[in-house]
Amino acid sequence: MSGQVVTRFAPSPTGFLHIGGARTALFNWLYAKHTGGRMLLRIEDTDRARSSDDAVEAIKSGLAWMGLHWDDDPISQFQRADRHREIANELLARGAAYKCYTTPEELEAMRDAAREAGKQPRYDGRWRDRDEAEAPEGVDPVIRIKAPTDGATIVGDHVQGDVSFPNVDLDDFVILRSDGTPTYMLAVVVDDHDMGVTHVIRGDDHLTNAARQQVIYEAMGWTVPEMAHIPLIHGPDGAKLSKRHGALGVEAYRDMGYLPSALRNYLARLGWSHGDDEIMSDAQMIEWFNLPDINKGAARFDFQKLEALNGHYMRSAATEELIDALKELSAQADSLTDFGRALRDDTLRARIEAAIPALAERAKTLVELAESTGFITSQRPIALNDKAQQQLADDATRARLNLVFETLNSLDDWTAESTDAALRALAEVRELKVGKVMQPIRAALTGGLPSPGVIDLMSILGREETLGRISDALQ
RNA sequence: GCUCCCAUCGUCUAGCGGUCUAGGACGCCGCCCUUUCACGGCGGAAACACGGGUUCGAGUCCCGUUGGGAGUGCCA
Repeated sequence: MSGQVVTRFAPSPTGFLHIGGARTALFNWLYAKHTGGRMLLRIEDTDRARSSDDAVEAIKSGLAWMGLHWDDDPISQFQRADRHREIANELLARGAAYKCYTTPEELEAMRDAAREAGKQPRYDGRWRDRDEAEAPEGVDPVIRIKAPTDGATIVGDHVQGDVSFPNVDLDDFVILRSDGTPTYMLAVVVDDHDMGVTHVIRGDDHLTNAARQQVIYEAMGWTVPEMAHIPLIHGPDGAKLSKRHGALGVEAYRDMGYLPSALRNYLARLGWSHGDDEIMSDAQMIEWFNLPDINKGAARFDFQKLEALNGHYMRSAATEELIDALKELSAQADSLTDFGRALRDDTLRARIEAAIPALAERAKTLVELAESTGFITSQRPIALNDKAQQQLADDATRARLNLVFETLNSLDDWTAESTDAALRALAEVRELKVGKVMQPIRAALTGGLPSPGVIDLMSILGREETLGRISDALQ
């Protein structure tokens, strides 16, 4: 076991597994696989108020969906509080830490003063050398680490290089709260050490924490693990990834119809590269992944590139794989319940399966693929209702439309060829003047409930784009 | 404010002092294939943030400016 690489993914269970976390997990996973090591999962649930079991489950299922499997049982940081306390007390016994009786109010005043003086807000160490006998009544102390006061702490990082932090800016931070619970800073160090973690790969928002954590490692005489602080993912506008952009849970990406394989490929390529390679199998990524090839700058999330990649993986997927993914998706996504019902109908399912090779070629996501089967799953025969017929601008257009519907209705053998024929027929509709096609639909909508045929025409004509134009026209 | 990090086409990136009149991918434009749309093929527009150094030689090294970002908690 000596010499084996151990990485870990350590999310806090305050919500779903967001896309940035998924990439951090991916990098940890790739590195562990690359070196023949292991990736552990640790749930950082020391903040009881913000942690939830649901979030733990969401993270686990998110990782599972992503295809990132951890080794051993997940570790709950909260459950290791006794051990963290033990180390805090040992630090105390060693004289490397001390009790501090400063009240929150005092602390706040201290920070404000420092800020006004243009200094880094930090604890001034007033209890560092003070006699405990002077402790005020009724104040539960916290335990603070004795950080070095001069010189610099250098974090040797595989991505960022040697990063030097002036020790004057490293204050005596709290390692054990007044209620006896450990802080994150202590817990991470103790857990990483006890778990035998050799490589810490995490977001570069933790870079400054690394310096603080190093103080604890040194105080305990423990070996500091190798560090790799990977750049964060930004939104399309360059700002920090927010919900507006794509800081969504991975299940949101699943619901948008992306394949895990495409997401892995895309995420791996965001901030890491192997020459000009763009499309990489898991095996290739594992073989090629390495810490020195990780970029230092933040990368923006680009849905278009993800879509392109997803299209590629959909085209190269077998029909059964697509059907399985579609089944899973329709069970999860509300908008696809009708499609899910169709999949459970043997006849329709057979037709869908037959059409998938032709359809998958023109879909970027599973959702698009599901929606493009509308002309298969809708009621037959397809026709315009009487009112819509009357509203058609001219006989030629009406004749043309009806011809299209006839073509569609006559197709009952859904092979790749017949699907192509159907799609060609649909294109006939698309070529018609938009206004002419819209009028009957509009009439149908304003004149009462649209007939099945009209609904179908809407689904045929094109999804969001057309529906958007219809709703615009209705206003 | 202070500390730290970053900086090549719109975006993701290749580039580790000369082979860079800067390569690939997504997106965009054009052509071809095609009785639609795609897929595929071919071609095109598009970048070394700025200013100083170092060097025979700088996208590549150093400094500064500007612009982004992160941290600055008894959160993680």
